[in-house]
Amino acid sequence: MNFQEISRQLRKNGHKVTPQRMAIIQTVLGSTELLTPSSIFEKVKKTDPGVGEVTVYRTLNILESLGMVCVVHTDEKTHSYISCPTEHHDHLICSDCGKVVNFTHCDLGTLEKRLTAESGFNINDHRLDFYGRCEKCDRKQCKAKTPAEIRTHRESCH
Amino acid sequence: MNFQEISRQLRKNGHKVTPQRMAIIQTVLGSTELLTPSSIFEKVKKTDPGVGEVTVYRTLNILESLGMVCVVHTDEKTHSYISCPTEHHDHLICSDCGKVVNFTHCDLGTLEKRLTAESGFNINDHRLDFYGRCEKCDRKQCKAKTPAEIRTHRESCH
DNA sequence: GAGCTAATTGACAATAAGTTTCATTTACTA
DNA sequence: TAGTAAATGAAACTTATTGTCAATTAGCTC
Ligand SMILES: [Zn+2]
Ligand SMILES: [Zn+2]
Ligand SMILES: [Zn+2]
Ligand SMILES: [Zn+2]
Repeated sequence: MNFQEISRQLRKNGHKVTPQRMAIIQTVLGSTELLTPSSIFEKVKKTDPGVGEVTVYRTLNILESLGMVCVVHTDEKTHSYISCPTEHHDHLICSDCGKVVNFTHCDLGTLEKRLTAESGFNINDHRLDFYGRCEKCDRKQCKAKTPAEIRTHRESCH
Repeated sequence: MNFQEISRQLRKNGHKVTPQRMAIIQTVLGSTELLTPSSIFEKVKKTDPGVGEVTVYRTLNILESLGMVCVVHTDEKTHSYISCPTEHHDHLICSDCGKVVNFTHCDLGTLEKRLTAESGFNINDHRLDFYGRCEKCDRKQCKAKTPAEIRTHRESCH
């Protein structure tokens, strides 16, 4: 998604196009990694020092309401966000570097039917996250364990 | 799981068996609903007023480390917990009343192989949550929308 | 292009979940 | 029935996120 399209999406939904907002959005949508509000703030600060952290939170809420990012739950105490397609999709998440691959054909129809029959639930949605190592990290056999080690590894990875 | 087995599990893992701990554990393991630390605290307080909220947090951490509960991520800002089997399982969650059904045969082998081939990921785990209405709530066609309405509905439901 | 207006911004304060600290109590062991 | 390490509750603390508000600004109207 380019500058033009994003601007159009924002205006269509009653949001103004501000430089702070665009800086944050370009950073988030241009990344394939899991991002936290504070990591987004740090990234954006490098090129646009005038952007406040609160604006990051506010912009993430807009992106979420437009279905352009989704929240991924990790073991961390903060929310993580990832750029994603607006249609139904699920995730493959690299537990080493935080890379996320969105995939769109989960084919859970058979399972869903079975569970409906067994449980009586009227199912209308699901969330499926796979965890593992991306190709790059799997080759490296990274041994990072502590948060600090993981941070260093991620920086060396991207 | 009864009192005896729980006590044995605790001692086996180096934890003491205290009345506060047992009160909390019986409440959590005896429920099929999603519970938050604070809802557990409220429930336990009725029968055992001497139990502190911090002990609820500490006990939940123990139960999690023993694989007897798992964390379910909801839209709420607090963690929710549900009693669960120690082997691999996934969840069916009722978005009306918070009831959770654990199921143990997800059969994601084929999908996992396909994704491994397509993405190069070395997958080692996953999390699958289905959302919908349980049989009871589906019949009731509950219209609760606000947090307060949902709370009232849940109380009437159990 | 100038002016209008409501949305947006950043600084700061406020909130709330969860954790840490610590003096006191208690469960297990021998 | 000691002895000892673990557990407890109260209170202080930390940290992510939200609310408030005066100043600024985007986008519309002329
Ligand atoms: Zn990776
Ligand atoms: Zn899916
Ligand atoms: Zn229900
Ligand atoms: Zn599964």
